[in-house]
Amino acid sequence: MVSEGERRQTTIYDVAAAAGVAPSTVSRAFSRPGRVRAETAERIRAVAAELGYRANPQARALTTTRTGMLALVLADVTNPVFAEVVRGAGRACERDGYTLLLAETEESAEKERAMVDRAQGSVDAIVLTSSRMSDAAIRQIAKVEPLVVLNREVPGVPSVLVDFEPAMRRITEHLAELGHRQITYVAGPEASWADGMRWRGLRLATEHLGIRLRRVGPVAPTVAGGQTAVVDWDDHRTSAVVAYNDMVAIGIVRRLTASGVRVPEDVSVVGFDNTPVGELVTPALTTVAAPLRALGETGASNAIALAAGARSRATDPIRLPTRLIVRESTGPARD
Amino acid sequence: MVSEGERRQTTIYDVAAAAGVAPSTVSRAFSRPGRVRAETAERIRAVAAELGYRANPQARALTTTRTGMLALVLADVTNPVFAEVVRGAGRACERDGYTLLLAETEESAEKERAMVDRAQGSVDAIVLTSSRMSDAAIRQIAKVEPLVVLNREVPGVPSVLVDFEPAMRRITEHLAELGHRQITYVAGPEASWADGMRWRGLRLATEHLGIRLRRVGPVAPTVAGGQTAVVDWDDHRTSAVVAYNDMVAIGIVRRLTASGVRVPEDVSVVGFDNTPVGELVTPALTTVAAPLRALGETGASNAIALAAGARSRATDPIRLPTRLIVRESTGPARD
DNA sequence: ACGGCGGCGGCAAGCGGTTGCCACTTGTTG
DNA sequence: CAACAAGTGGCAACCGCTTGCCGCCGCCGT
Repeated sequence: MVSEGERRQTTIYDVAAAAGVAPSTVSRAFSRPGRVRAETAERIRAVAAELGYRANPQARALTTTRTGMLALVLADVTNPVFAEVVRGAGRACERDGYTLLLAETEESAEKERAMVDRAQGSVDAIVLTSSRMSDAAIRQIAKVEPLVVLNREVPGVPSVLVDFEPAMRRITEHLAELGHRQITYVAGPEASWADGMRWRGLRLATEHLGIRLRRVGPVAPTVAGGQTAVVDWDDHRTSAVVAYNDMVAIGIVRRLTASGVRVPEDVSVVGFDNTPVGELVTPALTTVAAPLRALGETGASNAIALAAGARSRATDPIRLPTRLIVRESTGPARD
Repeated sequence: MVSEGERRQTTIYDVAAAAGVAPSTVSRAFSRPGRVRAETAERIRAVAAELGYRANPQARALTTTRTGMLALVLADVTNPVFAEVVRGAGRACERDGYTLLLAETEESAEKERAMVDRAQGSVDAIVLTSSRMSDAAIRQIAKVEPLVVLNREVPGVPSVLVDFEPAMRRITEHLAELGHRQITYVAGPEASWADGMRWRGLRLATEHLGIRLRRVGPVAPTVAGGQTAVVDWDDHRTSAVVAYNDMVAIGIVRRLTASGVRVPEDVSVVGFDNTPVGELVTPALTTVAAPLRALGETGASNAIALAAGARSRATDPIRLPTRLIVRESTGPARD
């Protein structure tokens, strides 16, 4: 029964008047259960429903300083890896009655700053994914606002990250079992924390197993990037290559295949991230699955907990386990 | 120079005191350029900057009833199609200084309702992508809040959509040119407005060109769905099949290939959406590219315009053009 | 009978901005 | 020189909700 135009939202005052109580009582009926006699509360609820009352979030936030919103900032939703993280964060938010605010930085540190800045006042907590900002900047934000970083380690700031070391070890073992004695790592963007961790993990593992490791790159984390990685392949071939991620791996495979090198007969290629494409491509990619959804989810819910007052600051990072997925792009080394 | 703990945010009152003016002047210095003498404004700005003043969005919203936020609700960010839309909407928001609020419904109409409900009070406008709600429900929301729907036509509600008809015509012509005289359409989810449009467009085009059209499905809009679509292929084979989307097309190709049917030599397959995978798969998919980014962008900016007072309600839907991308999954019909 | 207490509801003061209106200065005009 | 308009700044009343505090009432203990 809405009449035309500009209808003012109904407020607690309207409800109060209609129910014959004070506004404060209406407020309490909703936000302070038990503080009001059950029957009164019931009556108020009924009247409110009848009038279509809906609390004004801004007004509430003004006094409580809590908005019930969580900001997730990341580089690119279009990247399946991040999309998965968004999904996880969304779930956590829904569970806790929070609203998700999404900020895409498109890889720019300044944009990231700007978005965080903007969000700051509007949200109860912030989750930074693969941040491009400096440790100092991040720490600065963390002291003003509940903050958790994903896939990044900033001392003193809560973080949750994919546990790369065992992942790289598993890859190395897998390759070693197949008889490979040297591996090429094709690096991703230098600014990438993940790249650093993967390289490090790989170095540790190969050292331990006595495998020779070579590094090329950095290349763009894309198919095109992967293709550029193997231009001078003949001069430095190894029987196995580990790529920064699936896209790069696919690029490598294509390039190799195009120049007559067969995968996995001639060289084995392993990706990272378990992107959906990895399964669809020929040969299907051996890769490692990271719990991206869980990353987003625990990140968000920790942030929310922080906002709710959990003062568990100086904790160690939470590390999420990975899983090696062996498909067709890896095979026995041809001696 | 931040001291420990619970520091209260600095407000216009603090700035006013420090600058020796009234709070209202501070307010105007920021939100009403020209209303205050230039030098005064400058001084206020300086003081504000010094004190690290940041307007409280909630307080502002309380009086202005404008939050500067836009809600984008969609089923699944994990779907590249939607991810692209998000990206577009994000761009539009950034351009206009808006903040993006993202709601994932995971295909559930109830969740969609709930999220819209929640968002309602917090945003200036809403963009619904491939909504699962009834026309009536959507219209209801539209009369309370600026709303635009994407890929959906609801009379009286502003909408922007991919122009399917020419797209399907292009597909049909392409196939006809290759000598195909019958086409199978593998349908997507029944609830999908897009599916209806694609089928309709295909019917029109095939009729016009005198091509026989058959329909199978519906199937899930996934690779698995596509695989189930061709179980009884031998009984009803056509030389060409048009799939609901790229995923389904890939499923079809795999199934066909697995049972010894070659693509495109024996049958041509065309997808829809120009998902990134389409290019990576073998054979690379012929498909149609929809301007998804633009869809999100114009949707969002129209919604923002609406919020800003544009009363261009009863307009016709905006239709965005598509582009046929011919790759390797289509070829001459073998007579 | 009286003081105390717990349960319930109302009063009113904010929260941090915005804005209509008024007042004071200057500059302009007849 | 008076009247007036434009340019600036301040006052104070909100916006809608929360919350500390007070008051009223009925009940209990002694």
